[in-house]
Amino acid sequence: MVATERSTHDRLLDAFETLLVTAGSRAATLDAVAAMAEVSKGGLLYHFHSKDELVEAMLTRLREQGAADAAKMRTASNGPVEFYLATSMNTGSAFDRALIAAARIAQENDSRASAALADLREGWIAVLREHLGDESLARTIQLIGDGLYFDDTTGLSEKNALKHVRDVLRRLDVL
Amino acid sequence: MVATERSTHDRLLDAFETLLVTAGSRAATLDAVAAMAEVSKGGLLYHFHSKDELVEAMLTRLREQGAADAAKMRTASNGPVEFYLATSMNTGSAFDRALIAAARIAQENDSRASAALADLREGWIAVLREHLGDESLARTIQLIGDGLYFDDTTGLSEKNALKHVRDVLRRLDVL
DNA sequence: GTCTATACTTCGATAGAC
DNA sequence: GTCTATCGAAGTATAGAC
Repeated sequence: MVATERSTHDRLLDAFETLLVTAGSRAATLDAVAAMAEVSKGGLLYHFHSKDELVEAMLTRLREQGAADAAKMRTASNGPVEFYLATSMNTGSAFDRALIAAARIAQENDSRASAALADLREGWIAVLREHLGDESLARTIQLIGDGLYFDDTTGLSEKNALKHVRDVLRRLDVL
Repeated sequence: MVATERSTHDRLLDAFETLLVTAGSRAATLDAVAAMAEVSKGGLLYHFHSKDELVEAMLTRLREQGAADAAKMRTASNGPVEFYLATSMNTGSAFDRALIAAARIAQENDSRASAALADLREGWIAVLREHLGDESLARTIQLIGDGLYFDDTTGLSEKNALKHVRDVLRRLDVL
């Protein structure tokens, strides 16, 4: 069985996300997206009639990936907290990329992107709250995850960040 | 004594930062900056010969503000940790605005902006480390601050975030 | 379903008047 | 020190051939 070729539709969304993540929204132009996906601009605009539709489709795909992620977190073998922290550092997964891309769009004052991110976070905090039975702890851990994520995507991440966090969480009997 | 008029130079930097923070880097065009500062584009380009110079000047101003902030943090009456956390939520200060603006630029892959932010963070972590005498705790608190900051600037902030953090830090005998 | 050609707009930057 | 006028490049989007 031959590996299924990634559709042009998906390759375009991949390219859009990659450009947003690695170079920022100013660099994520239709020209650049089309070039990275190795399609002409006209080809791109057949699949997505406007840049706005590209954003919309990206957020739809993110929501699908997000539902799967929350389910994985809930049943992770080493517990939801460890799973959450480990995946707060950019692991290079498609989901991470989609997440970071959405954050870039959200910062351009896009309410759809903000809403999508808020919904994802709602899923995570629900699992943390349920697992920990402690609202303050759940929210603080979510903030730590946000911090890890932010540092990682602004070129500020420390190599040992996770080690220090685990150290502190052990003192709180979380790990 | 009459209040000193803000110079055109400063008004332009203020406008640039405000646009970056409230609408993102794609919206922070020379046209938009000039309009917000109520100067013509030609007027803007007299003060800053290119967009790059505008960025450079903004980062210079940020570094000055940053040095003053670290000093304030070190001698804050309610302690450096409380000072740091409270100012991690966007308080609307000029320093906050400059900081967020620099982060937007850093995300566009600008190494000067990343370096400026890294230096600022170095100042904060030094004070936290010195005050707490605990590397893991210092770094974790910095991550929480980053999380507060990120949420606040992505339209995701929770009203009670600080309350929950204080609750957890009390359990760690930090507050 | 993808391409080329093209229209229109906005962006960053220069030149020169005042 | 600030303005208007203008340029070339790049941005989004449309039309129509293949």
